[in-house]
Amino acid sequence: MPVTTGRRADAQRNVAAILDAAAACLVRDPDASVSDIAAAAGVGRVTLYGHFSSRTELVDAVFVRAMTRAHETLDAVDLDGDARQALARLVESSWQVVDESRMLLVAAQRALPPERIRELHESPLRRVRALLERGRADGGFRSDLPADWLVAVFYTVVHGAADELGAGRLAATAAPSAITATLLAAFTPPGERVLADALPLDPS
Amino acid sequence: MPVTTGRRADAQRNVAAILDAAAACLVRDPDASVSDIAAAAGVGRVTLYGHFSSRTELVDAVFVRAMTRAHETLDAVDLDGDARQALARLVESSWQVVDESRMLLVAAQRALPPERIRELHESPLRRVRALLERGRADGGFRSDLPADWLVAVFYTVVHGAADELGAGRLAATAAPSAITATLLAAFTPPGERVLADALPLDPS
DNA sequence: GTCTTGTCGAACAGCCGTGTTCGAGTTACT
DNA sequence: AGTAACTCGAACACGGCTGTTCGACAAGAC
Repeated sequence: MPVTTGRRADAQRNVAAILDAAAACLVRDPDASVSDIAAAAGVGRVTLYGHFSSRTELVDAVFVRAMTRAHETLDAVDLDGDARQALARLVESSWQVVDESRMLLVAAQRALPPERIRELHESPLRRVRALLERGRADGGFRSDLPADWLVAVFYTVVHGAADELGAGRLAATAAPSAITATLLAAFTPPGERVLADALPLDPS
Repeated sequence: MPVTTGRRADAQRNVAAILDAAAACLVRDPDASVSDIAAAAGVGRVTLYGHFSSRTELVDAVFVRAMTRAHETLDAVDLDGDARQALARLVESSWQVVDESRMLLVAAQRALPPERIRELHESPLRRVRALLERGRADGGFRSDLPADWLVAVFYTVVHGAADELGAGRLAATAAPSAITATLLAAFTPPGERVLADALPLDPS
């Protein structure tokens, strides 16, 4: 990732244009070539190499930017109050981000080593884990399964929903509620009543 | 996929050896080249091209074989009796298959168009859908979410578990029960008690 | 035992992508 | 206005992989 401060104005503009174009191209085609990306950015291939020393580094930079934005979005979600309602809010926010950049993830998976993918996912997932553990502490979420596993379930279900949407088998409007209902059910302690749509627990 | 009947004996042997070697290589490296595969099969590259006209066709054949076996495994599972216990049995069987060939799926996803991947998944998933709909009919499974979606949840959770195992965050012994517990919870109708480990519903 | 069917290695052709170099031209800082 | 930073296009070297052709050779079928 090139230094963006202290550089000439047009250079910074080009770096931004390249990142934007790369994101757009990689979403369309995960194997997009450097030439394609440079052309889409309105920039010579040589210029691109002046900012990113290799295709891998470029893909990494694009992916880092996407994950950083995802992290910021998730950080803005209020996790206070009822854990079940907070989960619904977290799903609602995560959902859009994941859906938009799921093709980008595919591109990253082809160009970057798996450890790197995981590493960049850690920040966003920490937020999920924090909510999960709070919910477990107050009994709203199940504690009989490993926390790692439940976090993975969150991740895999949200991404699975994005794939279903892409395949046309899930309506965009139906997605958030379906995901929320599913995860809520999956996170509920065994033996407890599963309540519809994150209503506060009533002491029946 | 080459014709296997009416050919000379050594030709059939070679085709089998190539398919085996291809599966092994692609699991190790999803981008394994034709040379690698031919060498691993103890066969000349030219011979391989004599049986499979392109790399794509070879990968397709390997994947078809794997999915056919998966289908047979799932077909052998008894889905009668209590739907929740049947789900547990189905998970137990699916689990091994998916875990073994998840790297093969990655290879297929890189070489084959998405529609083809989906097409070859349909047979195994039909079995899941059949169980799901039976469970919905007798009230054991929830009916307030689209069937397509719940089938997708089954698929994505099982594959997600395989990924977690591969990353070393989930123990192989813990996987089947974790998956089963998760899916059972996700499939339970809202407002009903989630029972641990597929016990028959008791009329409390 | 003959004849068809496969097999093999080496070599070739072609393609596409990456990453680099060069020299000349342009743009922005001060 | 001058200078340093940046851009550009064309061209090059390089490598890896695919898919094909050839002629000689081996193995199974009948």
